[in-house]
Amino acid sequence: MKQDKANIKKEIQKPTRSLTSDCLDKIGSEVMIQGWIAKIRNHGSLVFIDLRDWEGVIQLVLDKEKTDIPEKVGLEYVVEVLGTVVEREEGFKNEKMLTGNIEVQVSEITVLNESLTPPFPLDGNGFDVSEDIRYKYRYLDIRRKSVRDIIKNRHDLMMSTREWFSDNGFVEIQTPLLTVSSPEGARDYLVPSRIHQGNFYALPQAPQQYKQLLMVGGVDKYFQIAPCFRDEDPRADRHSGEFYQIDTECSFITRDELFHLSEPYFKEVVSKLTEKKIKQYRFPKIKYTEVIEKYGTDKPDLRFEMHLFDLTSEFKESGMRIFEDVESVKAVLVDKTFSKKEIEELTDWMKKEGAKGLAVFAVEDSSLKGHLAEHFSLDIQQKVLDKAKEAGYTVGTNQTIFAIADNYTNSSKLTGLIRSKMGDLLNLKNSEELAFAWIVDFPMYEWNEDSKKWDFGHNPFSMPQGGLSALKSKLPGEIMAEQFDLVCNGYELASGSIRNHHPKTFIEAFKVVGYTEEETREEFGHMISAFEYGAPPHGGFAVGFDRLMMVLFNVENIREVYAFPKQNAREAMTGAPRRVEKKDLDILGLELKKK
RNA sequence: GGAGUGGUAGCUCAAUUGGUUAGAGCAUCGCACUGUCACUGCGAAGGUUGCGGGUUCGACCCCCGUCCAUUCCGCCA
Repeated sequence: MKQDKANIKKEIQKPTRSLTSDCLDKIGSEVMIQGWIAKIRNHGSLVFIDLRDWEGVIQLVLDKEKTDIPEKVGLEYVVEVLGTVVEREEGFKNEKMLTGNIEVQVSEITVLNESLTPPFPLDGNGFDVSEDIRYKYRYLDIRRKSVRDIIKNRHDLMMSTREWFSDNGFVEIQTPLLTVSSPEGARDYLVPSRIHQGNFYALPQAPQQYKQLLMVGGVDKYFQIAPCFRDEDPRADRHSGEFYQIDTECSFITRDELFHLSEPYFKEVVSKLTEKKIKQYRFPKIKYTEVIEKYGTDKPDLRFEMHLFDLTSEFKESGMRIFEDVESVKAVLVDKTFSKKEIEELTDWMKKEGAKGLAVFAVEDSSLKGHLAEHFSLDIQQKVLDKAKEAGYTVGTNQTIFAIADNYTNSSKLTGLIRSKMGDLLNLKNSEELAFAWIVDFPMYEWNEDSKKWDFGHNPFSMPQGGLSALKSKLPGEIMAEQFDLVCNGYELASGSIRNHHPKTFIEAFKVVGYTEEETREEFGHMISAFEYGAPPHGGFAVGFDRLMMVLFNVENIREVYAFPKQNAREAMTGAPRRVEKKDLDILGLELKKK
């Protein structure tokens, strides 16, 4: 009885829980802290423990003569500690720790839960442990600081995004996740309907159609941090299966008004969440044709110049047989010399990417050198150097010109790849800088050589520039779309357009890619019907939320920005997707094909 | 669907031209240690070399098949 009273008294007097970071303000105070054992340094009768919680790490000091140390205690054990926060003596401080000037003199330590030995170390950024293992035990991996920081950053970006859009008159509206399959685009994830057997929902690839219908419904400005699902193979910047968009749409708006309205959002999150500098604000607008011409890609890294320049006529005039009939030669000039071996490696790499070869000139004392240069007359050599100067290069010495001869598409694309690699090699990609740009005037249609027909270049819901009359009077290849991308540091961050909101223009736009009016009405009846009841002009864009995370926080692989990433269409921890029982299929009226 | 790279101890890696009993660091376990913070010292344990087959006197190594991961191409309105 007496004992119970003593315990109750003790329980009452026990301080409430402090986080490790709170201890900074509690020097001299009694504290109770709870967390995981991150490290044990045992010196016999003196034991140091690094205790970890959500906020960080703090050093505990256990003196065997003053404190009972539990017999069984190991890494990742969960403990509760009573003790006094003290300032460390001079010489015992650790500048590498946030709490390195203080420590907790422990009077009592209690094990709240034991732990198996962790399968991999939880310090560092984890990049030295294979992803398979990390993701299988993701709940442990999340305990490491680098992962915790990304999770906190993601929360901050979500909060800042909602705050900015809300403050600027946007309303967040949730759209259905169980919806209809869309006819073009990526493969859908299908969900069988139990009640309507034989029918399937599709998970949305984007809330595109719903957000446009919201505009018809009179919503002025919509946004949503929207989950999207596409059944496509992953890439380093494309998450497997599911990802998030900051989806937006505004009515009664023009393209340039959209740019003007949204640029401050990016400025806000960059300055609020990072130390990075925006290279050019307001963001430059570059035409699609120009960006291909200058950078060889529609998502250029604009942190450095190194423009592509054209050497088609110079190569043709060189007299070399192999360049006689070449359609296009594109080149870059690099401030670096390369060994024979390096050139061979670059050539192999280019061939792997589909090049027929790699042309190389050395530039020394403002003139061309090397095997290839010998085939070019001095006059043509001078023209080559002049072209480089026109493209903004300073021609000097210890430089190299790489050129690719092919059709225009390939020479641009391949030289663009060289440009990007050289940007890495010469350290031209400043990680503290963000070079945003709008890419505008995309072609509305692209010729598909395989199916011998025109396809939509980007978004089929975009308004063709010039509207109905352009569709009727121009060749498909000449029509530009009211379509744009936002690029940053070599990533496509957002994509959007002013929409095709006139029923007749809508039907006409689909005719070009082979839909009859009846077929278009069948697929998009709800869209066309809606447009027939006074659809306002409208447009918007969607920001790849996860890619924005990568760009803001220097994350190289998109899987790292999710709490629970998927590898190649599989989640290592739960094992999803998994088989289901026959009875579950029976309920849905489904049967698996025999293999 | 295609191409490249990788899979060896719990983790990260090594193992020469195909040749002894497949090694090391970290982690783990035991002992010692009162100022460490990548603690230190001594000792121990730890292996179906992804899986299946083949060649060989002999295979981590060579060949065939297969699985997994990853990067890229295709694909991504």
